[in-house]
Amino acid sequence: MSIKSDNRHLYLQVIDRIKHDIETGVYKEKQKLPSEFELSKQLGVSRATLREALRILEEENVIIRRHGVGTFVNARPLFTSGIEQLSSVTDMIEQAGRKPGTIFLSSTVQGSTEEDMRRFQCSPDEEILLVERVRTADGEPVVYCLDKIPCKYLPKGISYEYESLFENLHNQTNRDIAYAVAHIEPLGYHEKVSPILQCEPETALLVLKQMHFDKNDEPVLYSINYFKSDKFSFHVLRKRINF
Amino acid sequence: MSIKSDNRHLYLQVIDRIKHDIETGVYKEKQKLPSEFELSKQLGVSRATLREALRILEEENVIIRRHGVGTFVNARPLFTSGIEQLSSVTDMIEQAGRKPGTIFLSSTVQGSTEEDMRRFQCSPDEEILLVERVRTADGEPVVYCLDKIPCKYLPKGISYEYESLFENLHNQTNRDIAYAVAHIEPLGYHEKVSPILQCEPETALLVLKQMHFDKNDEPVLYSINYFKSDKFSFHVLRKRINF
DNA sequence: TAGGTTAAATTGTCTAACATCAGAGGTCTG
DNA sequence: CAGACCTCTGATGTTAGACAATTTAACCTA
Repeated sequence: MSIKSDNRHLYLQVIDRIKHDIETGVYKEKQKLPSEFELSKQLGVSRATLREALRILEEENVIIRRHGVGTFVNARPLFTSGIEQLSSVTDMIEQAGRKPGTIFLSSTVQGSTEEDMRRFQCSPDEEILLVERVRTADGEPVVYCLDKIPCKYLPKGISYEYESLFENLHNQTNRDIAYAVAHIEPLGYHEKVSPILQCEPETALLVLKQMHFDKNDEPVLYSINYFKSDKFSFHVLRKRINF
Repeated sequence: MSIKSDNRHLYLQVIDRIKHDIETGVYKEKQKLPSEFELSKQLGVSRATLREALRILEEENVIIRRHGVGTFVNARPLFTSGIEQLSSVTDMIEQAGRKPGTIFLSSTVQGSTEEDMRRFQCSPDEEILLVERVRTADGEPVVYCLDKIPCKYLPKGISYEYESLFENLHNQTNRDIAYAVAHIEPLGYHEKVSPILQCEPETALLVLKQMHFDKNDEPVLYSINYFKSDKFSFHVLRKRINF
């Protein structure tokens, strides 16, 4: 394989390998995979291990398994980059092929409000940093960002002007953001934000209020993002649970 | 177990059983589950089957497994009913503890537009049924619905006035909706819809444009739903992929 | 031709064993 | 007594092989 650390569990490596083979066209859409017995021989793992990998790939809708028939590559190619995949605003702008920029508005340190205490599960004397920025794409303002983060998570002398808060946290502290719970709200007009983003009167805003957690489920960052609806498009894959 | 059809695969039943036991408090947060050997004996399945179930529960972030240590219930309580879980508008209203109703506005049969042909992958002479309804909660209008569905998927004499289109499709045809791709858009004011939903001027709308598919990835239903933003709250769990 | 039967292929499930890892506790040594 | 090291134990990870259930297609028969 590659130089990659393969000290990870075997079934994870198998998952990556099969995904890779699908992406590179070894197995094509709707095509039948080799039988489990055959495939386990090819990959040099036991059938049980292969099955654990296949189960997860099925759960992720990458493949479909049919009892007595076989395992097939699922169609559904590029539904990625949906909203269920968390990425920083910086990444979103870059993925759209545009150059991200930041207009720094303000940063203040406050005591924690009652809401903050609930959100971050902290004491009343915990200090919270509040950063206010406008994100731009090729110089054009597209997102208004309000970020709240407890000071204890930040080293002293951190530079808030730097583009990505996600990268900041990754580089300057050891807290990687693992997931977030996002609340989605529409907003017709906001007295302060709409003019900042230079919105036409008929352009609505999509507001994402997000609580970010690290891999230990500790709340790290709360953010409110106002997206110009004509500059961003959000979608999500919704799965049915019952029947 | 219950009266439920247990002709489904064993590992799926095990998943449901464990989820149920977590919800009902048999296993509590952060608590250690019995060992795989023990648990497989309790449930009356083999360890291999149990492991397939546990793998998926781990993938779904319900449990955490640590080699050489054990399996633990994850914190993360009730993040369900997020938007990534597809349910009909009827279900959403019911889950809010209110009584769903329908105001039937119109239904027309049209030829397929170019857009329809692309969406449903059908020929130009395919006829499309267009249904226009207002959904109510305890009599109050909350969602404006526009549904497009190819006539070939519908038996003759189907009753569109009946509450849930999802259930209609399930009962009167054999096409169960399995998933949908939803595009999310904010809307400040809509000339036609806002008055129908009796929106205050400052109340924005959240628009969900959704393509629904059955389990064979066949496009079945296209719908545009306008939600009154003060009556509905949407959220989604966003996971980080890289790092 | 129509319908039933059989056989082959494939996924689903089970059993038993060994490998690997992490933690607990004891032992040795400075 | 403290700290490093060892060993034992219980847990998950992995393997091998077998049988069960299901689907499909080929075959046979009336």
